[in-house]
Amino acid sequence: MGEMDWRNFEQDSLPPLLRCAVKTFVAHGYHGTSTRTLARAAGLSLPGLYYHFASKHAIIVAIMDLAMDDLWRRSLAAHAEAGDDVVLQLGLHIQCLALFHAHRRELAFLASTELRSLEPEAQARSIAARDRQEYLLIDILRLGATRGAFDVADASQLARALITMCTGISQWFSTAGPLSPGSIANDYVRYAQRLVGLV
Amino acid sequence: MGEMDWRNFEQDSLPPLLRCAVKTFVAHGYHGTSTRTLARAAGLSLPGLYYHFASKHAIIVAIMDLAMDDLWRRSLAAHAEAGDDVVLQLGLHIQCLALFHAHRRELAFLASTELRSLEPEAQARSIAARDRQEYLLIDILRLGATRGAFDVADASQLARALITMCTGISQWFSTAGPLSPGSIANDYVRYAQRLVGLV
Amino acid sequence: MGEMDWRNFEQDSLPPLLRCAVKTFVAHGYHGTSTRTLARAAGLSLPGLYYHFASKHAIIVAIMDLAMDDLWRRSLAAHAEAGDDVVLQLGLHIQCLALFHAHRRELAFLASTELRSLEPEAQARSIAARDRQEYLLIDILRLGATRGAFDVADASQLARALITMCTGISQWFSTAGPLSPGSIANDYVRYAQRLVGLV
Amino acid sequence: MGEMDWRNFEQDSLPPLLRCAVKTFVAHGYHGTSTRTLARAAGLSLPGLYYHFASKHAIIVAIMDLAMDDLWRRSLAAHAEAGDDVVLQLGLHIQCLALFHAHRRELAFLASTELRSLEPEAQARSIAARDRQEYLLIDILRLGATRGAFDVADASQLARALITMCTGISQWFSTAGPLSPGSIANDYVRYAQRLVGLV
DNA sequence: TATGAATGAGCGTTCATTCAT
DNA sequence: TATGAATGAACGCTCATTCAT
Repeated sequence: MGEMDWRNFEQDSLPPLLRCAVKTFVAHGYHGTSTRTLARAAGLSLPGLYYHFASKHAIIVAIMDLAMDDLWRRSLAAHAEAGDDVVLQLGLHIQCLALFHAHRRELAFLASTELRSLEPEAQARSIAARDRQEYLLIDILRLGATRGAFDVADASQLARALITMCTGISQWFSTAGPLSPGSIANDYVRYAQRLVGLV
Repeated sequence: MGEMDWRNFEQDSLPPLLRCAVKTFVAHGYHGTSTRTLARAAGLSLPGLYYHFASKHAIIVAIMDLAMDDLWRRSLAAHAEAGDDVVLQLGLHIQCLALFHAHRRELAFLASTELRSLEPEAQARSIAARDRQEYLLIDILRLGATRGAFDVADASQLARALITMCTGISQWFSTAGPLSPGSIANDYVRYAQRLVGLV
Repeated sequence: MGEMDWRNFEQDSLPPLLRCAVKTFVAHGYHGTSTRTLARAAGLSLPGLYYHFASKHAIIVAIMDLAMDDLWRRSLAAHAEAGDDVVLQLGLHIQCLALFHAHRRELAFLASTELRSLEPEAQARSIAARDRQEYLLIDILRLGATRGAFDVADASQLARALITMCTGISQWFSTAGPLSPGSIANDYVRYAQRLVGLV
Repeated sequence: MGEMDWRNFEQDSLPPLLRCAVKTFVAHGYHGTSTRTLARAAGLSLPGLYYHFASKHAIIVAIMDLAMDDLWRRSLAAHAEAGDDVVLQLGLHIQCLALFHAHRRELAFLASTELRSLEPEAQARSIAARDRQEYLLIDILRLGATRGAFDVADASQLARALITMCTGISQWFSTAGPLSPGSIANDYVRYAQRLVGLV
């Protein structure tokens, strides 16, 4: 895990059934998608779907878990690469968030959108994962403030602003558009640096 | 309209049925909410609901239209108050967005969340309203850049970042929390100023 | 309740929907009957069925409760009529059981057949009602033995034999057959008297 | 066949798959048991089940046929042992029925419970077997009445009472209880003798 | 023999909506 | 205005069964 290439999004690790489900859930939402629609999208019969997953809910849970886990592992790898330099920590963290939301647009969109559709246990797990992500950024902001590198009054408020900003990418990014994930990530890193008073 | 007090959120103009509907849609989503649930939440019988609205869809449409219209009128009023000062234009615009997303938390949340649940015609209308909002901010950013007041490379990208940042408020703001809408708005104005290179 | 006419089976107190359900459940069993079949038998659409009952299970529960309650109230009335004469107590009790299983053939059949199809709570209630019935007879047998009127070694074993004997009526009785409920009941009373050593 | 030891229930002739099926059918009924449940109970995969039996229905049919055949052969052997003594004929017949319903509790329970779950052809066969059993007892009762040994008015009614009485054993008998099959059978023989006016 | 993977049909239930009153 | 009663269509899911391997 330590040697993970967190900037590499070439192979999509999702099994094909889940990839179809992601597309369909993004288009119509969890409650707006029927199991028949999911099955058709995956080229399966309805019972075929249930052979692979115990329930509709199990499908969205698998998606959420994979999404949160993927982002978390990339974030840790980025953090490790940054070493002790807090400015670099912030830069790589935002770069990681932005790349993830651009490259894994649909997955990231679901992860932030369908939290409320989960049943209690899975919801608690996903919320914990989301909070874990948030605290990673808050810690960076606080460290930078402590060291005098950042001008940050309320770290948790700013963290939320930064995170929603990046989340937004998954709402409008299109591979057909003029911007590449890399250039977007660079821009967002600069945004973040301005927000903490650098630059 | 020109003399509207865009900072005043005292009276909630929503009729009680719609207010109940907003709460329920926020909790479970449009497709996750049944008409029975809506009727029960509003203290009505099912046919009673249909006396007031032609369909479930008509309810979410009314909500979306009211939300977009309220924000739009406040935005115009803020813009008028700012006059020709582009820094003030940006400040009041962001203040207006932030106040709206804090004071009209649930309404704003629905407006950004349930776009995909609308039928084509209503969806087109809401998307147009969303874009209109976005262009208002883009124009401000471009004007500031033209005048040399702002350091903005890609105005539309930054506008989206600013807007999603503010949208985020509606996801985590709570009246029970330590922050008032006013102080949040002030903070977000400062964020915006930093993002355009002021401060 | 004390003045109930326990020999009178003229009016069937079941609402029409339940009467249809009884017939269908008798023919195919609870698990062998679909809600669509029930609805069709009752001349309703499927949601129409669910307007009156919360679930398929609620229907069988209503039937079981009505059956057990009806038999119990008749049994108490018969017991009251018998006064302190233990021979009469036995006679009227068996007469009551036999009349019930002949006149309420299908209802009685379900009550003894579908116990295992009930969910735990309802099952416990029905089992308690069945046991209550059984203990009423056991007490009569024990009283008769104590007073030297009956020659009974194992009262609870004999009670079960008597009860299953009567239960059997609901399996073969037909109003088209040559025997009337009244004559059957008389015969079964004589069976019971022989079994306790009278006659 | 004539030298069969009809009192011996030591070895259960059922193949293991059928024995598991009997247990499951008794617990949940034929329609309440899925083929998946059957396969799991037998430690087989679903296609493994279908290797041994052509269908779910074929399983219950095999069970019913074995049950009816076993009881029939024992009844004939008991009858042969009794010779021409009609009192002994009745005694051994009832002993045979009681022993069977206690020793083959579950099998006997299914035979009387799941008749309605069979498809027409198999159902007709099982009903014929049941009637054949019944006529054997009716004939004994009539013979006893003709010879003046029994005081029986309606032989077929009494036969049904006796048979359901014995059938009841399979509903409440437990090997963990205080009574042995043998003592139960003795008691039921005495019941029968009383019912025909002996003793 | 044995099983992973699949399916058409049907399950119990709920959906948004309507209508007679 | 208001509602008890109803419905066609669809929901999530499971049924008994099959087939390629």
